[in-house]
Amino acid sequence: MAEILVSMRYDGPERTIAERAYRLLREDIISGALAPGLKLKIEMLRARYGLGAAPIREALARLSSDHLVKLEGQRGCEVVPMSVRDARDIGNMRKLLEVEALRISIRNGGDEWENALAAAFHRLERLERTIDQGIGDLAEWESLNHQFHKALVAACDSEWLLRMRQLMFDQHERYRRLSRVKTVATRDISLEHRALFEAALDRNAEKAVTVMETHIGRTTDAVLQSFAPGERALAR
Amino acid sequence: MAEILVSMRYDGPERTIAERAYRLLREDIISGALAPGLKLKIEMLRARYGLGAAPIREALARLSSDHLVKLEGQRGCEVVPMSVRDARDIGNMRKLLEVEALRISIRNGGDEWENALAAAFHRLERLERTIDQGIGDLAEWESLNHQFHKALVAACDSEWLLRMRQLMFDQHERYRRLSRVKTVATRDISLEHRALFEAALDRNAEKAVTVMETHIGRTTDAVLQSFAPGERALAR
DNA sequence: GATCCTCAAAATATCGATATTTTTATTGAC
DNA sequence: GTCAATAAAAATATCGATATTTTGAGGATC
Repeated sequence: MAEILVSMRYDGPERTIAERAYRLLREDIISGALAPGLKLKIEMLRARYGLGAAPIREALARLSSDHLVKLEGQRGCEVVPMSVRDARDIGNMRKLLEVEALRISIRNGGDEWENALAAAFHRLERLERTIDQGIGDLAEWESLNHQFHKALVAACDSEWLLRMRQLMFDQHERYRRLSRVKTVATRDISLEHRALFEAALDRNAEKAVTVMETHIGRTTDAVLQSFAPGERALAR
Repeated sequence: MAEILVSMRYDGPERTIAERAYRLLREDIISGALAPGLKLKIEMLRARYGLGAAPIREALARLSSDHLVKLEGQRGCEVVPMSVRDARDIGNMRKLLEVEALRISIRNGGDEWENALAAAFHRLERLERTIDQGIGDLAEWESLNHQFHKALVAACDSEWLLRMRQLMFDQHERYRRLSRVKTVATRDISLEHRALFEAALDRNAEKAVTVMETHIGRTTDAVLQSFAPGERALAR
């Protein structure tokens, strides 16, 4: 069986069914397709994805270490619930890590980094213009936004910092998606992206950090705002 | 089968064999009993722990998200290798997170926190005196040291920060164990613990942070020295 | 009416066997 | 002697079935 797998964020070939299960579950949790607090019964997942029980169990085990599912011995597992408190916590942690990685990246980045960053920024800005006109693809924006932020910190030489930054980025994305931040004007965000880009190329770390903190804070605020009224429903 | 499980860091009852496998493997990797780079063959682990293959696979999956084992599709898995670069990275990250958690904890801590901290410090100091006399138990020291550091940051209200701090603490411990830091005089470390304790109770965050940075840096240096004699930790 | 049993139904966790893939060893050609 | 092709061995990944545990409904007791 040689099935071609397509993924928005293709990350190397999947050699096992367990890896595929991991990716599928991960995407469905982050995108919100599997709601926070939802009980994840093996039989239900087997039917949903058409996979065996063993690979699914393995995927759930990995996701529990990623803190996307809660695994309770003999009592099955559920999608980790969301809360205002958690959203705030994640926002703060993302700030801390993203800013640190950005500082290092700006200090270390060479020509190659600048070029990749410019390319990522260009792609993102082009799409943001079409979104302003109401014809852009939101999933595509998520992807390019992700790539731009990754390009910003790509020259950071701390693997652990990048790993944790990524973890917080993904967790933050889950909240962003849930609260449908698309209603917030993209124009502001687009301007922030440009400011980030220019500060980075100018090697103006302090300026970049300030913008980044505003940028993340704004996103978190939007999440919290659309979250607070209906908190009860989300907490299960 | 009602077997009593004893663990140095007992963390609630284990309801499944998979959880036990996870704990056992985790301890053996951190303690160095399973050497870095070692190929982890299922059959070998089955024999070692007397457990079935399924729970072991599940444990390995979780450990791969903890970055203690590397899982490569269809090619088995191995204990994550160690390197000078990684040791330095972990030391820096531990500094960043521990210091941040400490600041918050000192700001938020109440009476209850002070009491628990004093108790943890007292237990640790008492043991350190016996170790100075050459009659102390090193495993016991690991445990009390762990508890003291945990008590310091216990009043931090960011779950994510505490989670990541713990991750780095464990990773750091793995390096500390490998390099047998016991040869380093415990007297200095003991003095640092006292300084940390007093600064925390004085609510002198800046002082506490300075001591903590020295404390972690010293440990990292010791690790690096016994790892690659000659090479030195460079300020990042 | 509330609390405590008991028993059946559902779900989870684990085992043993099998299919698939990778690794190792062997052979034959150049 | 080296390389390539191939066959055998080992290891991994997955499935299907079974054992164990939890959950929930219905009745008996206070």
